[in-house]
Amino acid sequence: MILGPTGVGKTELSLRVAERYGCPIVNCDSRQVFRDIPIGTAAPTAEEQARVKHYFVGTRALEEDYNAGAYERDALALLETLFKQHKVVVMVGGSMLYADAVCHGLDDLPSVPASIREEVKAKGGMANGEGLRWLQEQVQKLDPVYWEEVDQQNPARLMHCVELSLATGQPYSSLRTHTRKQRPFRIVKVALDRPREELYARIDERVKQMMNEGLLEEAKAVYDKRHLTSLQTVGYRELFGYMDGEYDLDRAVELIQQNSRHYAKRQLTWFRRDTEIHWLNAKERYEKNLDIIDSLLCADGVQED
RNA sequence: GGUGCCAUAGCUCAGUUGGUAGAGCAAAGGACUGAAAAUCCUUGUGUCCCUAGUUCGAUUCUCGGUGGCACCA
Repeated sequence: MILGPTGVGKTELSLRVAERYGCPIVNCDSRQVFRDIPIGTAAPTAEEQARVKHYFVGTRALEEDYNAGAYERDALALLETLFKQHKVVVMVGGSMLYADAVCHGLDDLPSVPASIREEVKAKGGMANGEGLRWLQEQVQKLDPVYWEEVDQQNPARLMHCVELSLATGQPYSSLRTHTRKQRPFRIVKVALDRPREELYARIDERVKQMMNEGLLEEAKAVYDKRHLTSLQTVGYRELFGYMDGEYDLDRAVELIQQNSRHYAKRQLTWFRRDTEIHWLNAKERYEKNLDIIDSLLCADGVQED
C-alpha cells in the first residue's frame, strides 16, 4: 500500500513498483473512482494506465452514493480475485479512511433509509447554529455514551450518529465494535513524504497545470451536479464559486492551491499516527525506494509458496 | 514643488483619551469507523517605519526624515 499526501509523487512510484512485480494497481482514492473528473483529481492518465492495469479509476458515476463502506466491500472482493493470480498487488491512494477500511475494516452498519437521512439533513442543516443545537440535543438523548466522546461541535459526526440511532433504534455507539478485522493477506504500508515547502510548491504548480489541461471546462461540464457529494471536491467547489460570481478566476485558483495544501496537511496528520507506515523519502532515486520496498516485502512473514 | 492622509503579526486591517497591542485570513499542531479531497478543534510578541523632543513613561503627542496614496500646481 502506497500512501502519502496529495502531490508527493505516489502515482509514478506506484507504476514502478507494479512494473517491478508485474502486478496491477488498485486505486485507493475517494475521488478518482468517479468518472468525468479526471483532471481535477489527478487520476492516472491513459498512458499511465497503459503501463499498468488499474482498478477503480473512473468506474463510478458522479451520482452514485459511494463511500468508505462500499469501497471496503469492493476492494476486498477484487483483492480476493487478484491474489489468485498475483503474489503482490499494489494499492495506491491518499484517502485515509478508505485505506483504513481495507486494512482494518469498518463496522458493519445498516444503511440508513432515505427518509431518515433527509429529515436529519434538513433539521441538522438549519442556519444560525440551530441545526447544530438540534443535533447536539438529539445525540445527548439518543446516545449519551457517544455524546461524551464525540467532537460536539462537528455536525458531520453528530449527524451520522443521529441517522444510525434513528434507523436502528439503538444508540450508534452500541453498533461500534472497536475491533480490527483480520485480512487474508499481508499488508505492507509505505508512505512518501518530502519537505513541506517543496510539497506545497509542487501542489501549487500542479494546480496551474490542471488549469492548463482544462480543469475549468471539466468543472463547467459538471456544474449542474455541483451539489452531489462526489463534487464536494477540491478544485471543483472553488471553480463553482467562481462560476457563481463569488470571486474571479485568479482567486479561485489560489483557493484551489490553498485547499489542496490544507488537505495534504490533514493527510499527513492521519498518516503520522499510523505506526505501521514505513516512510520513504520522495526525493530519493526510484531504485533506492524500490529496493526498500523489496526488502519490506521479503522481510520475515512472507511465505514462499 | 505645495497641501492632506496613511505607515501596527507573513497579508488585510482594528486599537491604545500616553502605561509596549488584537481580529480575520495565512501558517503550524491535532481529532476523525459510511460525505473522509468531507467535517471539526487548538495555537496570535510583533524593532506598533526611522531620528530627535515633551513626559516618570511614547506605538499613541510634537518637530524632522523616509516610503506610499490622493488632490493642487
